[in-house]
Amino acid sequence: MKEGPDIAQIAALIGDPARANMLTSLMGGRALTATELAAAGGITLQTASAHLAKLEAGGLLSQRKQGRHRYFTLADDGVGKLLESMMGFAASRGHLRHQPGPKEPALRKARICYDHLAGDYGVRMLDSLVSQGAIAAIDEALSLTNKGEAQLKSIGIDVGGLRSSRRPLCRSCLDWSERRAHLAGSLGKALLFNFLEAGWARRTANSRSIQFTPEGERRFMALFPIER
Amino acid sequence: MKEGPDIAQIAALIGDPARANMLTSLMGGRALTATELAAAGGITLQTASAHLAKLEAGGLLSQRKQGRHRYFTLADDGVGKLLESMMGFAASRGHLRHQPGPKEPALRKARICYDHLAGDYGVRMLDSLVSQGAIAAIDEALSLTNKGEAQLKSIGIDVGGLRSSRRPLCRSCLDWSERRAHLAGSLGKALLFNFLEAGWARRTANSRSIQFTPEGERRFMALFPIER
DNA sequence: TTCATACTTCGACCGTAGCCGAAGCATCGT
DNA sequence: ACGATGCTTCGGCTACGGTCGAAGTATGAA
Repeated sequence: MKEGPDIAQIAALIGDPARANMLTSLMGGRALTATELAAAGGITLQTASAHLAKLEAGGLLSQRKQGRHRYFTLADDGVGKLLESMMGFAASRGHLRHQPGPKEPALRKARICYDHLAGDYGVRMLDSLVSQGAIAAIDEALSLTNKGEAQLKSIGIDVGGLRSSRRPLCRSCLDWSERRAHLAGSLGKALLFNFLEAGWARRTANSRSIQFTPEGERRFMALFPIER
Repeated sequence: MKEGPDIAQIAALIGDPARANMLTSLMGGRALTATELAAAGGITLQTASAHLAKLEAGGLLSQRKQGRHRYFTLADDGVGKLLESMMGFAASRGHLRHQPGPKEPALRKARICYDHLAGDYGVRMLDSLVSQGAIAAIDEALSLTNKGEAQLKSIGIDVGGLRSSRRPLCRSCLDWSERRAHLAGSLGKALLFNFLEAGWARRTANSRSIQFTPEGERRFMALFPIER
């Protein structure tokens, strides 16, 4: 047994699916709360708490307390680099998450990304909102325009209420399947919930995929046209 | 849950201590048999067999059958790169193997590296053999000279017998504690066994460290002087 | 052929780690 | 002061993966 750095320890830390998901969701560089990370990992808050404690003890995460929230970030960019190199490696071996079953095309088309719409449809929605002038995009930062606010109110979204929450209204979120941004933030969440409540689409059990009804699909396409 | 490469899968693969030890022992680039890897991992052959199958299925290892041996190597240098970056990362967090107990200095001084002498003593031995002209070193390749062969026969080493084995006579092996090469190969093994049989030193239980007797130490130093 | 070596497969055991419900702190809003 | 929200701790359950003994297969040696 040679002496040396203990790669098994950190590898084991990353090797748990829930922890890996939490870590990758932090790769955007954005600080996330324990609750958000629990959702990202697909586990309950208690379990996430234990995982986060381990990750922090292992030097992968750092946290800062802010009010009653606990924001976690990757400890430094060395962690990001490592994760990135591991992702590259994994991709090179064809190790993709969730064995490519029949559901995969559906996932690429439309899926829930924590609490908002991702996939082909998510990307289209943001593209359309931007090209309609409803959302202004400056690099990665998104903001709702007056025109956009009026438009969204007209379809029954309580923009004022969303603004008063601590969560940012608009966020861009890069999704892996499209390599392009889609709309997150409380507005992204509200829009998805709007679709679900209106019966345009529904979640499928045990999956992140979103199934649009034919009618819902028609309406969605009409509401978010793409100029060509 | 974002889609993407499954880093958890490969991390879990590396995250088992036995597997990590086997992988790191393969980082020298040299092919090792299943039995050797089992020793490196500190586990029985059956267990190692299962681990090796998993590592191969995961694309980390490749094997080639040769007679009744099965030689394993890292699948490609991408694996080596990944392991190296993980080791660098682990070291940067201070994750060292085997919590630095009282045995650590002894390990640095003299220890067994699978079947030959490593540590301070191992490095000294090779340095001395080279400076005496007993072993010729061309880069990493080592070969026994005629002078060296005679010298070793005189202390009771059956060089002819060693030559007939399939295993290379001389190998250099880089050890972590010294960052310098020591002598491995069947000759390295034979020398260590010679020391043990002569009572110059003995293995300690449950450790890789080698304890020299005062007499053994004196003889060792005389046999392998260092010019200054 | 027969024996020895190298390795795999099978089967069973067991410990650890992940998981969640419930309860406990802590902080904020009112 | 009170309840709501965010998070941690505790306790107990469970399952998965690592482990080895024993037996089976393959290859080489005598």
